[in-house]
Amino acid sequence: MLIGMQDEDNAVAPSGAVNAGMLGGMLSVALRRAQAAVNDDLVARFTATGVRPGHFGILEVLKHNPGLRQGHLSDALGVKRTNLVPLLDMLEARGLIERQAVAGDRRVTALFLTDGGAALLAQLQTMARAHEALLAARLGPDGRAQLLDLLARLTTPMAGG
Amino acid sequence: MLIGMQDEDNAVAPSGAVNAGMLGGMLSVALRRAQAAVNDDLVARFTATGVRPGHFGILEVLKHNPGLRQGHLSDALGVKRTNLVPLLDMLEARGLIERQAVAGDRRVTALFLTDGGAALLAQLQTMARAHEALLAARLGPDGRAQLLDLLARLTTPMAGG
DNA sequence: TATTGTTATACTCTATAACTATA
DNA sequence: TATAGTTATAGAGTATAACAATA
Repeated sequence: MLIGMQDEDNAVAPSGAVNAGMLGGMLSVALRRAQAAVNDDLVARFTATGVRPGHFGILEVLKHNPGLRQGHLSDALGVKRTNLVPLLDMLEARGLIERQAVAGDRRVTALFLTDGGAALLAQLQTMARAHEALLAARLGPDGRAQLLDLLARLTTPMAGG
Repeated sequence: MLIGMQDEDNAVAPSGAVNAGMLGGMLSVALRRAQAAVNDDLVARFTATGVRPGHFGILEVLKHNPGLRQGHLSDALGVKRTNLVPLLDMLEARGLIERQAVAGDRRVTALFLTDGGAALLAQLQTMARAHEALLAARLGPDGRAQLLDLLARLTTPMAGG
C-alpha cells in the first residue's frame, strides 16, 4: 500500500490504512512516484536491448544532430559531461556510435550514429512510442498535452521564490 | 540549454540549438526534469535543517501515526524496509524519533516522534507549504489539482501494456 | 517455517575536483 | 589562461541476499 490520503490533520493512527498527512497532497511526492512508475515501464521495454533510457536519449539526439560535440550533447540532455563519458564508452564499445576527431579544433570530439546504432534506435523508438501510447491511454486524449504543459511550468529553476 | 523541441524528423544538425527529436514530446523526459527541479527546490529549503525530503516524509507520517511499525512505515512511504534503517538511525541519533519495543511481539519496533522531532516537523511543514505555494503559483489555480490527478493516473504499475 | 529488523552489497544517477591535451 | 574530454571519487536513491531474534 502506498500513500493515498490527503487529510491534513488526524493525530491518531487509523484503523487499517496509514495516514500520510500532507504528503498525499504534495506534488513532490506525486512527481517522484509517477516518474518512477513511468521510468520503470520504459526500462522494462528496453531491457532486451541492453540499453537504458539515457542511452536511448543519446542515440535519439545524435540521429537528429550528426557530428554533435560531446559538450553540446551534454547540454541538450542535461547530463553533466563527466557523466556522459561512460554512457558514450558503452555505446561506442557496442559499435552503436563513433567518436571522430574534428579538423579545426583537436580538443573536440564529434559524435555519429553508426548503421548499427541507427538500426537499434529504430527499435527503441518503436518501444518508446508504444510506451507513450500506454501513457496517453491512461491520461485520455487531452490529458497528455495538459500534463506536458503543466510539467514544463515546473521545469525552470526556482531560485527567487 | 535543455531539451525544448518537439519536431520528430529533422536529419541535419540545426544552426544554434539542438534538435532533441522525440525526446521533447516524451512524458518520461518531462517527468524526470520536472521532478528534479521540484525536488531541488524542496532540498534547498530543507538544507538549513540538515534533513532531506525522505526524512521529512518519515516525520510527517509518524506524526499522524504514532507507534507505527517500521514495516508499515516502509509500505506507506514506498521505501524498502532495508533502506529505511539508515534514515531512521539518523533521525534517532538526532533525537527526533524513538524506537520502542512492543509488548505482544518482540520482533516489532514501534516508532514515535519526540518533542524535538515534532518541533522540527513544524518547521519543515512550513517550508513544505511555502514550496507547494510556489508550485501552485506556477501552475495556476486549477493547474495543481489537474496535475495531481494526471500524475495519479500514471502511478499504478503498468504490467499488462 | 515465516516474519521483523538489520547488515552487507551493488547498481544507477548525480555532483565536484583535478588531470591531459589542446587552444 | 581557458576549453574539451577524461578520470577519480563521493553522495543519494534503490535493489537483492542473508543473518539474528522472535513468532
